[in-house]
Amino acid sequence: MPEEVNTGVLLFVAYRAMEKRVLDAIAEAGFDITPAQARIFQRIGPHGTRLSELAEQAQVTKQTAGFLVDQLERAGYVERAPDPTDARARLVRIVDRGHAAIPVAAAVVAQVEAEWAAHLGKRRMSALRDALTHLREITDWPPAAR
Amino acid sequence: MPEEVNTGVLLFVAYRAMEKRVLDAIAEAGFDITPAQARIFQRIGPHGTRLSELAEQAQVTKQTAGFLVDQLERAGYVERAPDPTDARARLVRIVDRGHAAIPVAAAVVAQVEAEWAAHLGKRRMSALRDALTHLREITDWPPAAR
DNA sequence: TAAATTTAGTCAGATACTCTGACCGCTTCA
DNA sequence: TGAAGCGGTCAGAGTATCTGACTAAATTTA
Repeated sequence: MPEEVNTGVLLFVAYRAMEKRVLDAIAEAGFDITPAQARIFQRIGPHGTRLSELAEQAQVTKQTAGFLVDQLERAGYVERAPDPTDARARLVRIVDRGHAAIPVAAAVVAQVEAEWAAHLGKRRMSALRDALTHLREITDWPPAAR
Repeated sequence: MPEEVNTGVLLFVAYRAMEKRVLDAIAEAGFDITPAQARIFQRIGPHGTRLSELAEQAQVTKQTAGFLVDQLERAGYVERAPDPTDARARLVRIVDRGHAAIPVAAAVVAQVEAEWAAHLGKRRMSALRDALTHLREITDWPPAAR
């Protein structure tokens, strides 16, 4: 009988495994970042990202994103800077302590991806990424949905 | 430049897309189930499942699982029954209203999976499921980790 | 170009979710 | 049979999330 497991569950298991590994490593390294904060932080681009964009990508409301950015700001990981192109907007940017956390996270992500590739084999690992990447075309949020 | 997106993010986007579709459909059909409740509910087996097992699979503590089961129970979706094989344990079982919700969820899961398969092509879709299924061997929780 | 609409973000308040620690009763095993 | 382990609950605290209402800036429209 063919495995009857819902694809959602499969995605959940893999996602949580990755998240747990990264969060554990970050905590290990002495950064006090919660899961929800991390989901926001991780989406801040190199030149700063607007709050609403962070909210959209992390799939939470602007209010929630704002709440989490407040905490990241108080803890010294990010700052809010005016957006030169739009006076209503502000850019959330990573600062010193935030920059320090990035290599830790990047290293463990690379490590986990390597373990997965080792387990699945390169072919299947790249098939996984390929499928997920193409899936974004239909699953990534319609920018207007919120 | 090859896409530089973290596999975790890819998994997250797909997972949330599926979850949102299912939750929306369930709400549409008049069931007041929250996301957290759904993550527990979905893992209850046909003959009932123990609380600790639900907690483990949903990756929350027993207390959290108990809290959510309380709500599902009060709302008439599940019941707690004694486990005949172990007097300490109790089986969480789906009852009437819970049974009514299942076809709704199953239908939308099938629908979404069909859409994904249509977008990716059968080959890539099955490669996706194949990779994720194999990944469980290393990502599924070590039963002792909690 | 003034008015109407949309967009970015915040404030306030209410819920919902999750955790840690402590505990009780049943089971297992030396 | 006594000690350790397991399944579950209680209590309490903190975290995350939402809806609704609002301000101000930008954009569209008449």
